[in-house]
Order: sequence, then C-alpha cells, then structure tokens
Amino acid sequence: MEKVLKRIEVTVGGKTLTCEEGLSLGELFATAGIKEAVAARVDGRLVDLQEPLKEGCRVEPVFLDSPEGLEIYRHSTAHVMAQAVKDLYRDVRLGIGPAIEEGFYYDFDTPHRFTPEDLPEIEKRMKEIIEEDRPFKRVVMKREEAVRLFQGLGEVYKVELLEEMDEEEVSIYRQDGFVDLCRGPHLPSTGWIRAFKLLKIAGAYWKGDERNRMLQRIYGTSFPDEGALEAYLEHLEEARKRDHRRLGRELDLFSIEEGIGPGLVLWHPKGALVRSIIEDFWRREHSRHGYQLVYTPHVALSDLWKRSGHWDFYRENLFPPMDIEGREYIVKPMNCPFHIHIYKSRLRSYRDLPIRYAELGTVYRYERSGVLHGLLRVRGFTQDDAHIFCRPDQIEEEIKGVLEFVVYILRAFGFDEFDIYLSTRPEKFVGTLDNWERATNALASALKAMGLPYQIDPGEGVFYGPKIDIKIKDSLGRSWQCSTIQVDFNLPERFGVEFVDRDNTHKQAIMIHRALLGSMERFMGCLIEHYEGIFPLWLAPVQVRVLTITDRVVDYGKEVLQDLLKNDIRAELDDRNEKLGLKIREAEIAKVPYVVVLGDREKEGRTLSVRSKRRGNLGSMDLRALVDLLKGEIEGKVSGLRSEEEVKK
RNA sequence: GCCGGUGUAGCUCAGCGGUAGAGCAGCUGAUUCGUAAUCAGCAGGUCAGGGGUUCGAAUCCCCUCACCGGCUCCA
Repeated sequence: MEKVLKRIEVTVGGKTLTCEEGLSLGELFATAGIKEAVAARVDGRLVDLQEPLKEGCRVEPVFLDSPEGLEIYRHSTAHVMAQAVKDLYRDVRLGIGPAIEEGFYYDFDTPHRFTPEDLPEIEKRMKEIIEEDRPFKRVVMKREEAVRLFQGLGEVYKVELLEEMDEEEVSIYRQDGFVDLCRGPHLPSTGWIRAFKLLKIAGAYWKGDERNRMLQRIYGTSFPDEGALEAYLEHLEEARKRDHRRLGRELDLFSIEEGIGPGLVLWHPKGALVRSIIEDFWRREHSRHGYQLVYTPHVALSDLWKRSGHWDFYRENLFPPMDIEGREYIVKPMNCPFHIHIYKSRLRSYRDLPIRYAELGTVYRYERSGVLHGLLRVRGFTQDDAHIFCRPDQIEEEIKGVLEFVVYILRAFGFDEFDIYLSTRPEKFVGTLDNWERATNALASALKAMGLPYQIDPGEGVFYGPKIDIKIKDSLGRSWQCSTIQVDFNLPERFGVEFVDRDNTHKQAIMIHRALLGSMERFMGCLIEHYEGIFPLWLAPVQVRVLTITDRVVDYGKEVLQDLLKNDIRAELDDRNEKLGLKIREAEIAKVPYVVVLGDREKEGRTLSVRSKRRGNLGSMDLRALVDLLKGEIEGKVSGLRSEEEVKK
C-alpha cells in the first residue's frame, strides 16, 4: 500500500509554506532557497537542521554571521577538538567544552600533560576529522540511560553533570565514535568547519571551584573563513603590542621591580607626570562637583578594622598587623573608616547632608601571587575614592549625580561606550530586606532617569549593599571594570553614622562608596592600552620635542624651548649632534605628539617646522600659531582616537 | 593559592653537557647632516637564587623566588 505523506503548514521567515511532514529543516531551507544556515530557530528554540518539521511551527534560519550561529559553529569545533584529543591520548575524561566570547575551550582530565607542542598535533587530527566530514548526530534518551552510557565510557564528569540535572530526557551528540552530553544544536557535520586554531593551554578547576580537581583546558577559536581567523590573530597581535607592561617600560612610565616586591609599582617621572595631570583634573572636578577633599593615614589601629568588619570579612586580603608600643596596627585596605571618623568628628544635621568626602587614598591589599598583573592587579594602589553621606530620601538624587559625573569624567578620557551592571542582593547579606529593596530601586531609577541602559546581575551585590558597576570599552573594543558605585548598610550601622533629623531624633545616615576611575594604577594601565601609549596632548608627559638640525641653531632651539615652557607647554630640546632622521625616529618611538624641527631656514625666518605624530609634517608656522594649535587641542582634551575631523574642528 | 610555561648583558633573543654570543640601548671618537636608524671602536653577564648529578653544568635533576598564560578572586 502506498504511503500518503501528510502536508503540513509552517511559517518560514514570516511566510507560510506547505510541505511534507517529516521534511527536515535543512531540506526545507534548501527548497526555500535559504543557503548557509547552520541551524534553525523553531518557535524560539535553537535546533539542528536535521530535525524534522512539525505542524504549524514558526521557523527562522540561523546564519553564521549571527552571534548564535557563530556560537554553534564554535561549539561544534570544540567537539571536534575533544574528539581529536580522545583519539590521540589515552585515559582522557571530558569536562565541559562551551563556546565563549572569542572562541571555545574544552576541559580534559588526563594523565598526559599537554604542552604547546601538542597543539599542532591536535590541530592535525582535527583537520582529518573535518576532512572526513562526519555528521553530528543527535540522540535523545532517558537520563538514566545516558548515565549508564557515560558510566560505561568512564566519563565521570559527564555522569556527575547528568546526576545534577532535573530533566527526564537528555540529548547526546555523536560524531564518529565520539560521544558527548550536549544540549546542542550543532552543525550538520564536521566538514562545515573551515578555519580554526588552538591557542593556549591552561589549568581550570572543575566547575570553577578551587576545592575541586584541576583539569587541563585547551582554548581555541574558529571563524567562518581563513580571512576572519587571520584578522582575529592580527587583533591579538595588536593587543599584545599595546600591552601596558610593554609600553610602560618602552615609554619609561613605571616599573615593578624584583627588589621592591610583587605588585608594588614604581612610578617613573613620565608616568608620575601623567598621573599627576589626571589627579589635578580629578581634584578640580571633584571640588566643582560638591566634594570636599580629605587626606587620611596609611595605617590605623587594628581595632578600627575589627569594628569595620574588615578584620573578619576581609582578613585574607589584609597585610598582617604590626606591633607598635604594644598596640596593633594595620596597613589600610580601604579608606572608608577614616572618612566615617571625619564625618563623626561632630554632630551632623539633616541640613548638612549630603556630605561628600573624596580622597586619592592609597591602600594595600594582599592579593594571591597568581593574580597579579602589571598595573591592572597590584598590591598597593591608589583609589579615587569618595564617600557620600546622605539621608535616605537623597539616595536617588546622589546616585544620579554620581552617574552624571562618572560619564563626564570617563568621556574626558575618550571612553564613550559603557556596559553598566546593577548587582542585586546576594545570599549572604546584612541590613533589612526593606532597605535593600529601597536602595536597589533607587539605583535602578537613577539609571533609568539618566537614560543609561543597564543589565541586572542578580545576587552579585556586595554583602553590605547593592551596587552599580560600569565597564568601559577601549579602542580595541575590550571591556575594563573601573568605576563602581556601592550603597553600604553595614558601616553606618557598625560605626553609628547618624544625623539629627528635623524632628530632633538621631537617624542612621546612608553611605555610598564610589570610585570613578577605580584606581590610578588600573586606570593608567587601561589608558595606556586604550591610547596605544600615544597620550592625547593634555596628558602627554612631553608635548613637544624641539629638534635641531645643526649646532648652528642650538641657541635658537634653546630660545624656542624657553618660549614653549613659558606658555605652559611641556617641551624638551634634543640638541645632540645627530642626523635629523634619527631624532625624528626617536621622537616617534617615544610617541611625542609634536616635534618642532629647527634648521638654518627656521632660524633665519624665526619660524618653526612642525610635525605631528598623528598627522605627519604640518609645515612651517610661527610660535604663536603653534601655541594656539596646542592650546586648542589641550583645552578640548582631543584624544585623536576619532581621527581627523575632531582634530581639525 | 592552583595547573602549565619561562627566567642568559639595560631591552629582544640565540646557545641546551666541553673556554658565555648577536642585534638594539650605553660609553668614546669621527661626522654638522632637512622629516622613522651615519660610521668606527670600547665596555657590559656569579647564565634568577640555592642544592645535587658529573672529570666537567647556562645546558640534566630537586627546592625557592619572580614573571607569563589561564583558573579562583578583584579596584
């Protein structure tokens, strides 16, 4: 008897089509003329192209140029890598192997210690697997069945994952003899993978918990074509060239010396100059924005830290106490208790609030040795700290003020893109639910009122209160966490931070911690990479270098130098008897934004030949014209990151 | 702290059981030069530190320290 195929209706990309029941999504796309789809979205759910169609579903193709498509592609590459590793080495047990932002990784537990030399071998095997074009086959089974399957394979980590799942049914994927527990979807077959590269080997705790066994992780990435992969590798190279540790040494900005100690920064004159310019700007803006500047000591009695709770909650980050005349002192890990004491040094009226204390406070924290990283993670650093004491009814207004301020400050450094996160109450917390809710709402409504888009990070708040974190995107599109705004219910309680209200009763004040730049160290590290070491003129440690061509013009060079200095331009003179080409080259390498070239012609006509680092030879002009040009650029805090128009404006 | 890797001249690196090398930087001298490297000479190292194996160790082994890539944590 002839089988009659039922016709069903489906919606594809908004259009309704009729087709045979049992047709796969891949076949459907083929008949509909949709090419290059790697998977499909059916009623909002991502599925394989092999899946058969169901009556009345809504289907959208997923392409490689979408984030989901690329993720599927990379996830499939991870599976191929895992197969290659299992093919090449014995006793390999699989951890997890997801796609990540710029590629993928897979964790393995094996007696074999992976070395960088293994990567080409694994890549070679991967290429073979891709060449063989094995289909990724999805199989749905009962969870117990999957447990038995993976137990039989000795895949203890997969079994552990399965045992933690609630689902009755799970899916596994097979290609060749390789089996993996996986939600999917995947590419139709291994042959779809075109360009990939394995990048690095690292240790990683099982489930990210340091109490667990450490697995070996291999990172890799894959792209739709070789060109995109090449571009990505160039991007990595570009980032390497901008590494602030490298530029810090090359530009003589700072160093971290073995004889001083890990995570302790020496600021060399040029780095210190840039830092002091930022600090001057910071102080001036804080005064203008209603903050009062304070200074506080670097050490204090340990009793202070016991009262603040740091002794209990923050012990692993404290430098050990020191005994002075029988009393215990601690090097400060934070500035807040000092600011609280200044607040408490007299009675405060509700009329006095808000009170805002700001300090570039240098703190010391013991950071585990493995986490230190250039200027970005150190043991001694200066926070651009401030604490706002206010009444509960002032929270939202204060938060708005801080948000406005932070955006203003960050923009001055050429950061225009932000990712903002609102972190809510964690499991362990102090304070009342009511307070948490009020403060969280105040943070959210301040963000809304400012029109700043944000994401919620549920449960990621600090134990003492909710917070807003602002991540900046640098010129390479990388994210850096610097700014943070935190409401604190803990310290006002512990220290009895109060004000006398209108009704003559004492009420607890609200305390807000905030840092705009985060720390001078981290912010400078970030700035160096953001600017590629080419500081905008207002920050450049040397703004102009005057170059003489012959000894005959040294006296004119000295005169020009003095004129520039008199006009508050940071200038230096290179009057060595060297060829101009060499002097220009050295100025370029030192990333000096402007050079002034002086020869017999300039001396004769009392002019300057000006060359810009970013724009090349600007030709001849007189001193006044140069100073005006420089002043304009300095005043406008022109960053040069947005190219010509900004400079010409 | 954990996993892996790396420590050789100020910097970047070669040498990987048999007397420590190069380029750049530095110093000295010559050169007076027009928009990214003038030439020559000189000097510079307990091969991270300590211990071991060996007739002999920068090289092989062990320990410590620092750094690098990750994990965990974080301004």
